[in-house]
Parts: sequence; structure tokens; C-alpha cells
Amino acid sequence: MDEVAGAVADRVRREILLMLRDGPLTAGQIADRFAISRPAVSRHLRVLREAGLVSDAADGRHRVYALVTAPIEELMGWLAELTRPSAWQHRFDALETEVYRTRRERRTAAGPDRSEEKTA
Amino acid sequence: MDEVAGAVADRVRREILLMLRDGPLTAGQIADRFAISRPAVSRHLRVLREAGLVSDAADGRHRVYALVTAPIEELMGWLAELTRPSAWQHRFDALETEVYRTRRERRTAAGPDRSEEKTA
DNA sequence: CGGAAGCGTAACACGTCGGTTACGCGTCAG
DNA sequence: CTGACGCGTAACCGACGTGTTACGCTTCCG
Repeated sequence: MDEVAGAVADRVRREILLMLRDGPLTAGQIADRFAISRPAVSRHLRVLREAGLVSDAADGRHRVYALVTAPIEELMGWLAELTRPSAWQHRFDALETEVYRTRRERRTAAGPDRSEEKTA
Repeated sequence: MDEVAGAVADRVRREILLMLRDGPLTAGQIADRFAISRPAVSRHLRVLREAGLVSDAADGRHRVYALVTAPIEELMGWLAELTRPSAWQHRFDALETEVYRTRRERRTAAGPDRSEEKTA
């Protein structure tokens, strides 16, 4: 998943994925759409391949790339969990608890310091 | 969105977002959870802030960070579009078309190797 | 065959990223 | 007021990513 997020985090690679959404394309067709050199595009394709976001198939002297959506959905699943609150419907009560916890920790480690009662 | 994807593409930052899912935390509390130095965490928080993924609020000498889910949903929206087929329900028939077109282009050999005219 | 087309890799330059230590500035406590 | 605490920033450095050009391998066509 690290690789998937990293792959999507690049503008060129996102553009490639968008192109591939409309159907498979050869490496040359993809490269033609960018101002950068073909080797650069080739390496972008390599990143996408290693992230599992595209599949490649040799066809004569062409190499055809196709979009693979499975890793995308996996990433979407992770993101969806973020938007789902876990054990925190009590508004900001948890903040108070956390601050208190840290204070206790620090006290045991550093010494006398009963300070920030301010909480929130 | 570039920034959002880039922010999520880092392991430490993803962990921070997960921590924040359970409620706001101070910078110190976040930093305590990692083996890296606090300045390093501070910069991760800066990246998250500039991506709009967290909100920060000064509270005394503490700084409280909270998760902001809006950009996440935006990224999810972009990813969802990838999984949606656009004008291509004919399985891999398009592949054949693309390869054929490319071959023809080369055969004409007039020079211009523009390919992307068929999708558009 | 032999040469051109298609594509990937190798080697290299360079900006960016993520880490560290040193420091500054505001805030709370005594 | 003074000193400790919390946190961010500055300066620096090694690693990685992205771009380039040069090259090699495979495939097609005349």
C-alpha cells in the first residue's frame, strides 16, 4: 500500500492512470502524451507496475499496459476507515483524557511537573 | 490533491492520521509514539497541515492537532473515478484496435506518430 | 538478411525528502 | 523575574526520486 499511495502521489503517473482508464495503451502511445523523454515515462510505468496498478503484456515489439483497479480499491478502503470515527463520538472528551495521560507519563520520566491543567 | 496523495504516501504520516482518528492530540503526544525526533514529527505535521489533512490550534504552550477528513474524501473521489469505466465496456477489444492503429501509423511512415486521436 | 522501430536499462546530474542536532520564542510555575 | 517546558525553525546531511542521454535487445518489414 505504501507503493500504491506513492505511485498515485505523482502527477505524471496519475495522468497515465487516467489515460489507461479508457482502455489499454502501448508504452509509445503513453509517452507521446508527455513532454518528458520516453525513458522517464518507462520508469513511471515501472513504478506503476511494481505497485500493481497496471499490468503489462508484450505484444510483438509493443508493450501494452492496462489499468488494474484492485490496489486502488484497497487504498480507498484504508482512506474510508479514516473518515469513520472509531471510538470517539464523545466530541472532544478524548482530548482531555489524552492530555492527562501524557502528563502522567512525563512525570514518571522527568520528575515533578504537575503543570498543564489547562487541557482544553 | 497532489499534496494530499503525497502526504498519505508516507508511513509515519499515515500513522499520525490513524492516531488522530480517535480524537485530537498534542504535538508531544504524537511525537512520543515514534522513535524519530520531535522536529521530524513536527515537519510531518507541517506537511499534513499544508495538505489540509489536519487542523492545528494553539492551546497554551501546547499545539493540538485534529483530523480533517475533507481532503481525504476528495482523494477518494478521484480514485473512485478511476475504477469507473468511462467509454470502454467492450472488454479488451480496444486493445486490438490500439495495436492495429499503431502498426498502421508506422506503415504510413509519413513521420508524425500521433496516436491519441482515437480515444478523444 | 539487414536496417529501422519499439521499448527497456545503464549511467549520470540534481532537486527534494526525511532524518538529526542546535537554537529561538512563547508559556506556565515558583 | 527566572527557569523549565512545549513546540516550531534553521542548518546540515545522506538517501531517494525524477529527469536526461547513450546503449542494447527484440521484433517487424523490405
